[in-house]
Amino acid sequence: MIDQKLLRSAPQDVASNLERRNFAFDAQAYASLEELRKSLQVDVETLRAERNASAKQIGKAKAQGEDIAPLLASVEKLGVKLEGADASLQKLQEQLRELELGLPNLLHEDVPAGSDESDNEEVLRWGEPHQFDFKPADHVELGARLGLLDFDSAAKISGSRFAVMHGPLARLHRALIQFMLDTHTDEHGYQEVYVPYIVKTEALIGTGQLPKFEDDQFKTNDDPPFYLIPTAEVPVTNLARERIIEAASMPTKYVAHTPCFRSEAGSHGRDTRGMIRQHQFEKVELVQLVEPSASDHALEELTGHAETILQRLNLPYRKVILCSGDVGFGSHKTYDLEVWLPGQQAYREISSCSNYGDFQARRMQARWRNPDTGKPELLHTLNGSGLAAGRALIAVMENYQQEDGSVDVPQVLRSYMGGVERIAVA
RNA sequence: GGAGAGGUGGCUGAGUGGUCGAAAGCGCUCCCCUGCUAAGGGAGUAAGGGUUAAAAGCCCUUCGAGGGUUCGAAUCCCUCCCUCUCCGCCA
Repeated sequence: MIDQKLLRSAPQDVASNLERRNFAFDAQAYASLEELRKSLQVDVETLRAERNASAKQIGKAKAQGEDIAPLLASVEKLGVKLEGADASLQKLQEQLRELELGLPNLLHEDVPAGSDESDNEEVLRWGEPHQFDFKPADHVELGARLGLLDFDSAAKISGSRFAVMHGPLARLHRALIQFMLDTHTDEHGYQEVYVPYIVKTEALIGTGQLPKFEDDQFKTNDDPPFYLIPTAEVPVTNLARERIIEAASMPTKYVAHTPCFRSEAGSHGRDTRGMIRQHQFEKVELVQLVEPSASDHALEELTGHAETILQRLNLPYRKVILCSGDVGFGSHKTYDLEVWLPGQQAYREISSCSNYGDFQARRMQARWRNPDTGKPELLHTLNGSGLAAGRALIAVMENYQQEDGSVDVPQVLRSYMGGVERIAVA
């Protein structure tokens, strides 16, 4: 959510910032709603103050044994008037809140202008795409040749966009996750957390997936409904919900491994082949809760932590800064890490690292106590994949493939693989 | 799933219809005292919102959530959620 004070005091500034996203914020309409809200609220509060005062008076009179009948008569109509005014105020406030929940975050000044992903700007490239002296296969073919990646069974059990992994491939997948968790906890100072995979509406509103992206979520039939998490960002960031974190425990850095569930509505026909885009995948997620002045730097640091994983795996990647037309709804600034996939001869997203500023914090009332003011203030939230495990597995398979279809195990994963150095075709 | 007890400020915990946003304690902040340390004394200390250029002040809201009764609800009634204890069941 955007600061209401800013929306009121500088609606034009907000509008022009959001225009960079191609989002049209009707400042005029907002201002007139706001004005209505203000006068209604003053009315309601005046009525309430009146009521409170007379209630107090009645109490006093009664205590002194006086006749309260005339006093009662004088407040008779107050209740009805208040009820009516309050009802319209509440309706209006709901309307305003809905509008505010639908506004995307303001963009950081660093975010380059652009309309879609083709306008994202490359920040750096790391590593050289390996030159194969044969035509590199993609992970689907490699998985088939190994006999360890099975989409047919998955389709029978669950439908499209699911996969079954067998034996050493399943273990390699797990090894990647273990390696990432260990690196982030042992070397990067993150605290590992285990969190629920099913959450309620409020949690998703807090991180910004709701109300706008309902269609992307898997939802249960319960009343009220539950949702399967689309990313660990949701339960982990919500750890700060309605809390005031002491300055001494800032920054708070969490890492969690969870499955992620996405219904991928609207993406029909995109990446239908293979394991790139699934309804269910594993991810190691980094989340930081920081004081506002530290969030710019924290984004660089967090992105670096994700990059470390790619570097240790010796996977060529590039880092791009998302342009104004491609940044996510709630993000203030985002870097994507794209890993080189020889099977596609392309860089593909494997991590997305974002600074949300106070956008999520405001939605979930996540605060810290500023030692300078002694007051609770909104903190800043960041998150990033470190990394998406399914895609990391694809990247390892394709980059470490041999001509005979076997796949070498990256050096850093061998200890997690019981010393296995190569997954060979049976 | 059954029975019972609870949900109050950063924390512990009192409060059963009015002067209660709420005793007391802990914690925290500031001051005093003590040549260090330990201890002691005093004052302050919830959040959100409105009004304001801003502040002060004033006002509104909030005692798990939502409804209801009442001139007036932390307190009475209803529904729901959550926590704890015991039993059952289960991984």
